[in-house]
Amino acid sequence: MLQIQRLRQEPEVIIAGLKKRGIDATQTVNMLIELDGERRQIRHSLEDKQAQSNALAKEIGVFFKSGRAEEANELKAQTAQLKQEIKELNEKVSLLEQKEHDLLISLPNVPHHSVQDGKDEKDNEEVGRHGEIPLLHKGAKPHWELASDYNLINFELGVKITGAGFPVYINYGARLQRAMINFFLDENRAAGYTEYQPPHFVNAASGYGTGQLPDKEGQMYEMPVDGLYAIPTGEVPITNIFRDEIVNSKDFPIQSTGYTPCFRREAGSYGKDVRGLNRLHQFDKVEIVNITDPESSYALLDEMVAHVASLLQKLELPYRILRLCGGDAGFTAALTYDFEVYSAAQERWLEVSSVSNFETFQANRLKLRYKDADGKTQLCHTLNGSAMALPRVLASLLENHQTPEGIKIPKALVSYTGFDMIK
RNA sequence: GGAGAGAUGGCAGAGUGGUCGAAUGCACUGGUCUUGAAAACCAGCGUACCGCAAGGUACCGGGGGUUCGAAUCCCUCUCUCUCCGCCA
Repeated sequence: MLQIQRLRQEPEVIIAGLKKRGIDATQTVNMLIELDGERRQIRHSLEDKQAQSNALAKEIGVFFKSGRAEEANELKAQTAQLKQEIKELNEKVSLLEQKEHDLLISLPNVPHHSVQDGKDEKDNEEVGRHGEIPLLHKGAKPHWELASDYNLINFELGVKITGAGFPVYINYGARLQRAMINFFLDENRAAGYTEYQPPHFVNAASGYGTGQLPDKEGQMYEMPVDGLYAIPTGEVPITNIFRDEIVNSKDFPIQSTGYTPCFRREAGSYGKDVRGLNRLHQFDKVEIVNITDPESSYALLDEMVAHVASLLQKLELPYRILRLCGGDAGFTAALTYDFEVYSAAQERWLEVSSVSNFETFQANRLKLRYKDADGKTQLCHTLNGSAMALPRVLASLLENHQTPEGIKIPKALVSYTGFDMIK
């Protein structure tokens, strides 16, 4: 959520920024500023009346104590009118606050200045590329065929147990998956991250804190009996660890990582996008979350990008880095870099990581703050990224490393898998 | 699932109708003392909004009510803990 103070101070910057997302926010911003002014004015007179009422109550108390009941009763008569006025003003203020909040929450984050204008993924900028696209042998197969040939993943079994998009990993497939989770967690830990095992269900307050609620509840599996949601990403529980906290700036950057399964309804997906491991309802992901101050958040974003890049290099996978354009960036992000690995047999790029700086957008909802050098309480900057999402890494690993003899395991993983070849 | 207890500042914990935004202790920050540290002592120390400031307003789990006045009384919701049952 954007800060209303910022809207007041630099509305034109916000309007110009949101234009990059293809949104004309002029009307909303103007309405917000107007609502805010009105609210503050009414609030002022409300507080004025409250001050009067408090003063009267105090006087009455003094009179009663000193036994001057008559004088006290005289003052009492004066309070009725005030009380009524306070009640009315209070209702007005609440109404305005509600309207203001609803409107404010509808605005997405303002893109960073480096973000380009653009409509969708076709307008994203490639800012980096690494690794050779492998020339596969004749008869090379997409991962879903490999998964079946080597009995690594059984999609039909998942359909039987649960439904489409809930695969069952078997034997080498299951072990490879487990190895990758450990590999990613260890790499993140070595880079300074503290490891967490958070809950996989969250309450509504947490969903709101990271921005999934109120708009994106359609994306999450819901358990209405208990008021809980299955997490769509580890970002939700891990970031919410710090909700309503005033953290110590000495601890910056606060680096957290955790492995969680992720659950997404993915309503409306179809076709080749959902083939095999490309898009699932349940998948595994290791997430990294960072909290820091506004001064260092973009340097930290660069570090996160470098870290994720190093993971893909160790897995010997060709990848490219995209800076998302305004129209393709997520609602809460100011700047997002996507990592895509090349999936050689499908001959397409698959998104495996998304690294974002949310600036104060999440922190404002989370009430996540720190004290600056002057002792003033300020909103933190939050950042997060996948390091990494497993299924597509697995898909590209199977496709890129397949040989006529079997599938080779990258060196960095062998100590985790305990095998160097799937035959 | 059944029965009971409770929810107060970073934490612990007082406070049952009026000068309580809230005692006290711990933690934290600054200072004195010390070669340095510890201890001791002194001072400061919640959050948000409005205001140049003085200051004002709100907040004692959430919502509502009684009252001139509510952390304190009433209603309601949520959550936590203890005991019993079940159980990895």
